[in-house]
Amino acid sequence: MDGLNEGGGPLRADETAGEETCPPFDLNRFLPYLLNRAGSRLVEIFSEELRRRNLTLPMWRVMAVLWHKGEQRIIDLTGETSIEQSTLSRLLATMDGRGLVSRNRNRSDGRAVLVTLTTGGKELTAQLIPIALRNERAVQNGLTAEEIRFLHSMLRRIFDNSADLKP
Amino acid sequence: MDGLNEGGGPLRADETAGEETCPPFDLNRFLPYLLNRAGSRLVEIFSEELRRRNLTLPMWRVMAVLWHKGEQRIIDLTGETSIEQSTLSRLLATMDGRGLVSRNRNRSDGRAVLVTLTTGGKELTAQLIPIALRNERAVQNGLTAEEIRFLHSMLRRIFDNSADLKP
DNA sequence: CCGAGATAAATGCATTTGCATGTTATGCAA
DNA sequence: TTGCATAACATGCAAATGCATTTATCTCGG
Repeated sequence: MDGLNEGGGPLRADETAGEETCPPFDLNRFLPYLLNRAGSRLVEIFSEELRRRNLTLPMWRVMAVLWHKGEQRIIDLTGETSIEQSTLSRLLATMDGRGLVSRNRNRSDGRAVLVTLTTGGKELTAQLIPIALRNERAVQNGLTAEEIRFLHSMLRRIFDNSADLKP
Repeated sequence: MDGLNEGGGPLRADETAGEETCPPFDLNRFLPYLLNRAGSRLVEIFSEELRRRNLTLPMWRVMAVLWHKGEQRIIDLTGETSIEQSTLSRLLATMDGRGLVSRNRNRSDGRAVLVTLTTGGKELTAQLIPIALRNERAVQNGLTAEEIRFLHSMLRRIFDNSADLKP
């Protein structure tokens, strides 16, 4: 601030970056950046609990989806967890090996594998959910219930919008 | 729905999950899930443009931060990009090799490495920013400017809240 | 019923990632 | 100044990841 332009007069749009004809770019108003930052923090917090139980975040994501939606095909889990298909295939193999999930060929479609939580997997998940919800509440501290509902709906709208842009 | 409880009478809270004394868990109202879904979609959309330029998302994150905030130490970049330190160290080495950034020892602190965009890196960034902003607008389609500001401020508040929970 | 094309998983392989540790440089107290 | 704790990076190594491809199965028109 050189003492210029303090009266609030119009500024050239791309002054901050100072680079040819690139539009101004403010990270603090850039949705992907804000999403990534917030998401990574949440992950970081919860990871401690996961590590303590010898679990990884991708494992937890799978468990949460299976808990909430029940038996799923691998391909459906890719959509719900945002984990790539081959990665998920191998992840589920190790989770199976650890007794967290079971995998069974679909009787009516021999291509598909149906994944479900084992009893042990359910127990672990039931143990983690309260912690996850507690973290969620802590992180939402200061937000009203209405604000939170609004936030959720905005995130869903963004997700839906971006679905159209995918292919 | 067996035709029971249709009158809207009170339901036991944890009926959905059907598991002992675990609180109800609805993914569609679970912030980490919604954040991850939205974030992953944005990544997915933009990744196409990155691949076309032989870049990765972590590279873009670094470039965006350097563009916006100028010369940074590696340790500062870890905070801004949510990329782990050793990963970042190696990523910057390859970005240096490709002429995207330059790395120089800090004169006043011989431990630190100062990273900055090269001319080539700036050009690529300047090329990508308009695309990133266009995607952002597309994904925010249907949201008012006020709603977007509100969303941003909520994400920042969540980020700040979670800072306190980190250690 | 057959065969081409599509779908769901699994696998090969090179790259990336993250934890633990090593290396060099600072800061600071005694 | 020396010595020691700390900070910033780099690196070794095992594990995770993603792309491309393969394998098995299903669909459907002919």
